Amino acid sequence: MVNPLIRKLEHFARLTSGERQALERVVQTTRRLGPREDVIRDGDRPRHVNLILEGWACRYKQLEDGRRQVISIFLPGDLCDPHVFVLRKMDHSLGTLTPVLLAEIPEAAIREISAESRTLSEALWWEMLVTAAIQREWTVSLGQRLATERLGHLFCELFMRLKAVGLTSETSCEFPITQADLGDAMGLSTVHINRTLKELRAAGLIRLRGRQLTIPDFAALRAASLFDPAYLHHERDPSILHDD
Amino acid sequence: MVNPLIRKLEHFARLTSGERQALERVVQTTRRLGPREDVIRDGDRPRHVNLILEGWACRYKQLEDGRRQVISIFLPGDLCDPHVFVLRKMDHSLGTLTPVLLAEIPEAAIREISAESRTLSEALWWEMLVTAAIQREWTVSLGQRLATERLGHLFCELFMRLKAVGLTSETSCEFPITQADLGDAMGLSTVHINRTLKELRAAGLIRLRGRQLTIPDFAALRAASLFDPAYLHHERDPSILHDD
DNA sequence: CGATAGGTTGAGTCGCATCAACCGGGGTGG
DNA sequence: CCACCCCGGTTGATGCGACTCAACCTATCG
Repeated sequence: MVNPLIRKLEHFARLTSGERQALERVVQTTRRLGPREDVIRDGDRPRHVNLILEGWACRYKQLEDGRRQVISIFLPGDLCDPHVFVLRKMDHSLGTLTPVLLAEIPEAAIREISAESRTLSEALWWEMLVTAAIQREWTVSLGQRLATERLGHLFCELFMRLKAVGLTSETSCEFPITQADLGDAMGLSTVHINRTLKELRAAGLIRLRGRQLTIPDFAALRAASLFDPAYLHHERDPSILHDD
Repeated sequence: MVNPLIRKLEHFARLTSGERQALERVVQTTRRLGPREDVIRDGDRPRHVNLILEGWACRYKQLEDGRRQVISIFLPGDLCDPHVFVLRKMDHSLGTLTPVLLAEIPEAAIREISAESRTLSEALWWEMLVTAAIQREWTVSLGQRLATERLGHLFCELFMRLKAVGLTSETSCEFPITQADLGDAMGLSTVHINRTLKELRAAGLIRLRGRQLTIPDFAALRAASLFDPAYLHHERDPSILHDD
């Protein structure tokens, strides 16, 4: 298994084999979790940087009265907060959505690879800034987009992020999360997620059965969802933006 | 005028006078803008880090069809993206909400102060991570909170952030933005902002007249809005959390 | 003093929530 | 092997929160 972080970072920078090896080396301790488990909880002191190797995870926050918001979704290759150590306590939780394999990277290892190579240091910056950009785009979705646009936009985003780590076929990808989790992420009720999916299916924009998502016409979904991939900053390899 | 960034960072770290001077020195070029002007536009190449010295600004994103989302609000002492240079193009715009005085800090100056002092380097990290935490909290607001809670939460947040840079009195602060901008930030229509404000006023939770906000009973507003200030990570000086 | 930006209010509508019932499949235990 | 359960998905009925449209009010400023 190739470390998916490497695949992702190569969309930003051309890496030397030494740099690739350095990235391989950060994967020392790994940890396997089942679905719906917490990686770290709100209030805990962060101990290491988590790198998702397999499966889907998320940040989430639970309000006192039980309402739950999924704040971001992590896919293979995603680094959870390369610099959390500066903060004493987590202000949100990290949990799995599916079974997950993750690498626990010590603070020192992150510092080392940034010190070793300027390219890697910049690549880690890029990763962080893209994460922030994604968070901003979610803000836009929750604030402005209707349910159909919101879901369509999410499908576009996740498909492209999965494509960047080689986890898509021509028009399909795994889509292993429940409608309830989708609802918590999009600020919509499960029932409404279900009806919205029905609508997107009826419009021929997606197929979604079991754990498989198909986007037969990416350009159409993109147009319907006002999706503009610029915020993903695949600047070295913009070809990934076009699915032709 | 004391650089408000210094005031803010002192809530995270104890700074030496040398470190304070280093932060003073980054303010070389300044720029004055009127209200409703763009600092930098979506698609532009970022040229420097912007530090707000006076006034309120925001990030925003405009959809093709005109819908506008204010993604975050910048107050005096806020640094806009200390490391944008890694990205080639802005994926959103920065605009003023009121007249603004800002400092344009060159990339090199940021690098220098981080290199000079480990404390400052960590303090800048802290600033970045808190910005990200605020963004996540907005995601929660937009996804889960009702209009009254959403607005109440925003008032709590802004009041505390202003307090951290000395821009509040006992129970009041300047609140110079329009209901239309509030609406764009909270994902609500202007009309509904207006009615929600009326409701908060009627409940005695806020007073808002002209450009002055008063929160007579912070604890009450905090409870009504499910506001938990942990995400602001005022870890060195938690006293700021209590308004008694 | 008129123009204009921002704020306020009412009436009608719509998107999405809630509640509730039901379906289907995979896993488990008798 | 079948009965049952439970989780996730699906559908209908009804209600509420927020939107839209539209009018009007108020303060500020040239």
